[in-house]
Amino acid sequence: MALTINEAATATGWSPRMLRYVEQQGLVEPARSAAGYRLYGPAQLQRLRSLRALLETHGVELGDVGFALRLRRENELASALDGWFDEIPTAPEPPDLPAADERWLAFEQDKHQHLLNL
Amino acid sequence: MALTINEAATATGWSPRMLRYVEQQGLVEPARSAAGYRLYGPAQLQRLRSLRALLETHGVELGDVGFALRLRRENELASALDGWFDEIPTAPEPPDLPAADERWLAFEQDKHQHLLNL
DNA sequence: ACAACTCTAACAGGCTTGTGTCAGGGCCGC
DNA sequence: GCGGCCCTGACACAAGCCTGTTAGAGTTGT
Repeated sequence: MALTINEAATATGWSPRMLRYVEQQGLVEPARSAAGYRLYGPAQLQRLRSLRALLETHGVELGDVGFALRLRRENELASALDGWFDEIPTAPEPPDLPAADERWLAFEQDKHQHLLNL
Repeated sequence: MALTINEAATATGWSPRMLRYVEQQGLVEPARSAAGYRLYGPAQLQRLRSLRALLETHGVELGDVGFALRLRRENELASALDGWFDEIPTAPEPPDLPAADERWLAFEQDKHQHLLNL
């Protein structure tokens, strides 16, 4: 009813090593027997197969999927990213500031930021 | 009204090299002068500063943000990922299939998949 | 009870990322 | 027109990722 790691490996085309790695990335986490053996059920096998398909068809890496997982878990992170992407791409140009002053302003801002960061 | 790359670098704390790299990742793309010089306006400077903050506060890498960008652009990819994550986590256990047969089935499926992949 | 499997932990090689630096050639401001 | 910018492209090197492999100890099925 559940396959051990080597069986799951030959059944899905992953290597046993990679199955452990995939688990460590939090992507497919099999059940464990009393003694700690990994037990892959049909759901996990399906997941492993479709994961493989996902990577191949979209040219994506395991780490990327891991990051996507992180995005769904930490939604503070997700909204921070959303916020950044949606940041006004064309800044409200300060209308009447002379060029030289603007440079100076940027420089000052940076100086202050550095002070804060240190 | 717009800073050159070295000015933008000192204004944001990135190195000039990294500004080019960030641009190559598609994250902050400055305008170009007629001769091809990068021109960073206030919007880009702001974006660079907040990007830096984003990386630091959330322990994220540039490549991760690049991948997030890819997610917003290729929404086929995004929905594929969503689909994978939402795949039934507890498979509908085929009710009356003997265990041995199930293993054999998985093996056969794999064999066919390999045939297709080669 | 013995062979064949599993576990974790670790090291190792190849590939990718992040970052600096340099070279050769063009542009800018004084 | 000259010193100091900027461009692209390339090499270099540390750090990290991916993957295989090995070692030592425990488990399982016949």
